[in-house]
Amino acid sequence: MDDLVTPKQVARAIGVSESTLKRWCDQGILPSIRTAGGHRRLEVQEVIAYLRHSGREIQRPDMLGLPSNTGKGARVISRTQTLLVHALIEGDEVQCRRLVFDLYLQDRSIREICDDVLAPTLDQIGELWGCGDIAIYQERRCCEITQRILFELQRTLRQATESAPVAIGGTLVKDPYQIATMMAGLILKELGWNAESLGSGLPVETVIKAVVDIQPKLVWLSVSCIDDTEYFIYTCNQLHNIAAEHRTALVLGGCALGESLRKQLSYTVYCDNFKDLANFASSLT
Amino acid sequence: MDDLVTPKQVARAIGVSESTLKRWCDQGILPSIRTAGGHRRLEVQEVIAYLRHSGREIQRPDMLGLPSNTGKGARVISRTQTLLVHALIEGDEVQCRRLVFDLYLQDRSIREICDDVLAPTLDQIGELWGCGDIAIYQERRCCEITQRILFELQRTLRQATESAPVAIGGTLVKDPYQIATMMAGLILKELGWNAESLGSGLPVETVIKAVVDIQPKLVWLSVSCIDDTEYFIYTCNQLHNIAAEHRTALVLGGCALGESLRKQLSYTVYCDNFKDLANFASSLT
DNA sequence: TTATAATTCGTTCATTTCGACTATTATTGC
DNA sequence: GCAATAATAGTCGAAATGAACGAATTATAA
Repeated sequence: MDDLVTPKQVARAIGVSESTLKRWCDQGILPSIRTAGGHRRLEVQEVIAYLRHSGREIQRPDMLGLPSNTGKGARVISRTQTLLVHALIEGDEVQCRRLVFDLYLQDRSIREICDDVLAPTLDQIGELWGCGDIAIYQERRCCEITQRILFELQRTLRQATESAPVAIGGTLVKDPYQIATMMAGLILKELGWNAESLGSGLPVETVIKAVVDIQPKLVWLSVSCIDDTEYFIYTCNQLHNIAAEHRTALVLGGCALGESLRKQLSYTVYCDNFKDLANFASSLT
Repeated sequence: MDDLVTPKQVARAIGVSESTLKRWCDQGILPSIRTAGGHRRLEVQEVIAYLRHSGREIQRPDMLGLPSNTGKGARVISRTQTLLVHALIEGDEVQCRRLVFDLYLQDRSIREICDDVLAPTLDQIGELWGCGDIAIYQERRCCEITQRILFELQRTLRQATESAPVAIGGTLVKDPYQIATMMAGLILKELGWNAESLGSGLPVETVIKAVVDIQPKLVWLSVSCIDDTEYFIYTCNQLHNIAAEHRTALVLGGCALGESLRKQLSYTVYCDNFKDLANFASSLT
């Protein structure tokens, strides 16, 4: 649940002396709790948060359960993408995690990582797949690994407060790509939302029902492909009407929503990328 | 009311060693009572009181991940299952995690948790969905939550050694249920295998290619539904031949594989449940 | 009920952490 | 450059923690 680590582990991980770490704890720079005997214990999430905003390089990531070799050498976005494509195709999950966490620990937001690294990387892999340069199982494995990395990133976020605004979302029928909707949920969580993806392959009707039941402040749809365009337009507009009744914002995203199609749709906002989503979500709070 | 828990459970729940916990009991920090034979037992209330006092989780005490279902018999399993169905449908992820981790704190193996709790629970939810008693989004949300819990469980496992036997698997086209294949991978990982699910919706051809490329010791297929039976039989048998050439065991599982169909298939072993899988995998090492 | 496996007991011992203190290094202002 | 200040690193005995052990107890199943 909440993994606690000892001062020694943290000191090694950050690369400072235990004395310094103790002082930081006492000054509140790094929040810590005490055991019954008075020993300090730190939450991994807090340590990661400190590492991110302090700009320090992590020395011993293994001490915090992070992929080893993380933090060694500054990575640039473009270089990471090249390496990541290769590592994903090879199925080298450890290397993939390392590359992503390098960026994350350098204070890149999850939003940035998704927009600037993961999305283009997966696009590239999708193209390779389309050209037949890689096997199907490799493409699927890439998605699996990416999912696991996204899940790891989610674990580093603090749990949403009770008062956090609620958001739900997912993909529609015949749309198996879970990654985009997972990213959307993750990015909203990063912004402090109580966001939850309902999964993929949802009929629009059940999304409507979910909006009525849960009454979220925001509902997102990631649309990569559409089964029946006419029907989609009809139900999507219906969803927007009902969402409006409940003061729920309808956010659409995805490559299947071309300009001509969007003209026939009503929605609160369309997002080309996750930056748009983040900006819009922030405007609601 | 007097839910008594063992020192081991409490130690795992609050993250200290058993030695320390015993000392705290003896010092009166954590009040404990003794059995006739002198073994310590703690009241759940007291542990919650301690946790709140130590400032670790100021959240609701009933959500602290402490064993609420004590005992080891089949009763606990069925009660957990009942509660879990409800919590999953309600989308109460915290409660779901707590229920599953209660079992984990009682030293149940992941295999047992999957076989005896999660699988029947999801079956039950599937039935409710089939009857229209719950909305589609609720059913999908159940799967999402279960997936995240499985991820959490996976984190508790140590990484496989270099010399560990390799296993791959997945589901076939038109078979979107990822959970079973995820469980299979997880259970093999628990046994020390270097197992990796390639994901869902794999054409058999690419599984064959993966077997040739990766040369695993075991490949599993979770088959919930079959698109084209004739074609499936042909390619599945082809897969078995190629697997045999590479000394790879072909493990089949899933509800779509009825007896009559199995007679036309060649494979190494068919598994009705994860216990079968675990037993067979153990026999290979 | 009895046999067997699993857990817990109490204890010892090595390691870690505590708090308070001093020494060293880095930063700032003049 | 130099002094003043702040931050970091190291030292010490006392206390807390975690791992290991055989013996005793409990749980589980025949």
